[in-house]
Amino acid sequence: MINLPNPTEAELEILQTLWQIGPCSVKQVHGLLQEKREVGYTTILKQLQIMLEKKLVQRDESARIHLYQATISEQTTKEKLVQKFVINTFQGSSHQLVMQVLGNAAASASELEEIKKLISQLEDQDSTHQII
Amino acid sequence: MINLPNPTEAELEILQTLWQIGPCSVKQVHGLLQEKREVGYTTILKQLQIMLEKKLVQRDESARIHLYQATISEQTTKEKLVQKFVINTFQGSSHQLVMQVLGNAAASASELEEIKKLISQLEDQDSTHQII
DNA sequence: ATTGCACTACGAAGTTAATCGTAGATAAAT
DNA sequence: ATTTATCTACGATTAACTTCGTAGTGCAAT
Repeated sequence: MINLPNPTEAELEILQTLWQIGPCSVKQVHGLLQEKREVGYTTILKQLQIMLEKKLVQRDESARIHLYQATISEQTTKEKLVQKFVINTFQGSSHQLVMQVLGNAAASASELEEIKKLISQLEDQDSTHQII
Repeated sequence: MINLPNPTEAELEILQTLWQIGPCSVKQVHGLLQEKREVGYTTILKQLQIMLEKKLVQRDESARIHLYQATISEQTTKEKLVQKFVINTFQGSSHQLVMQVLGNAAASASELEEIKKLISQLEDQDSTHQII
């Protein structure tokens, strides 16, 4: 419930794998990340220990091989990161961000469909509930 | 043409004001930022000097009061920052980012209209030009 | 000419992040 | 029982960022 710090870049990379595969050992995390880039085993270990201090993860120490898992949810973590990014880069205008991304990254027809559907849903909501 | 480093957070804050008001003195930048948060004059000066080394800005030294201006465009800078953010946070899926932002930040009806219009334009483009 | 003000240059300190090496401990294998 | 392999703990290093103080320089005002 208390507010944990946002994860750093390296921490986020680790969290992504924890979210993906659930509770796992240092070795497993290292194995997956190693596929993407060269990184030392103890680097990951140390990061996980730091993340433990920050309470970004918790671990099961009952066995010799400790098992780590994320304590923060993927959804809310990304929401916070997006929020911060929008403030820094677009002075808080998430609308600007969306326009930028859509105009820039070529999206597939099905993706555009999906977005349109979401917009329709949003428009159908009671307008008194709209904030901005 | 060569590739300059992405601006840091503090640097981006300064760039935003340079983009906004064009070539200006340290004093002007400091004045505007001061309205948002407490920050020392020499802090801004030093940052601008560092940004000059990095070639993120250039300056006119003809007068005693140096005038700074951004060397990188607002548009392409933000594009790069978004790209990096999408890779870090959404593993490259800008579509996911858009869905997140739309689902989260309440957008006004007119904003949703604008986005829908953009999507229509995108859909009307020759489909052979679509990348993803 | 002297004093004072405004601006620039530069160094330095404090933080945080990221990385890895070494040492110690435990279990497994011989 | 030794040796070997596997994990964890921890310190140390390096680099980047951010911030600001002090000193110096030159213009302006008296």
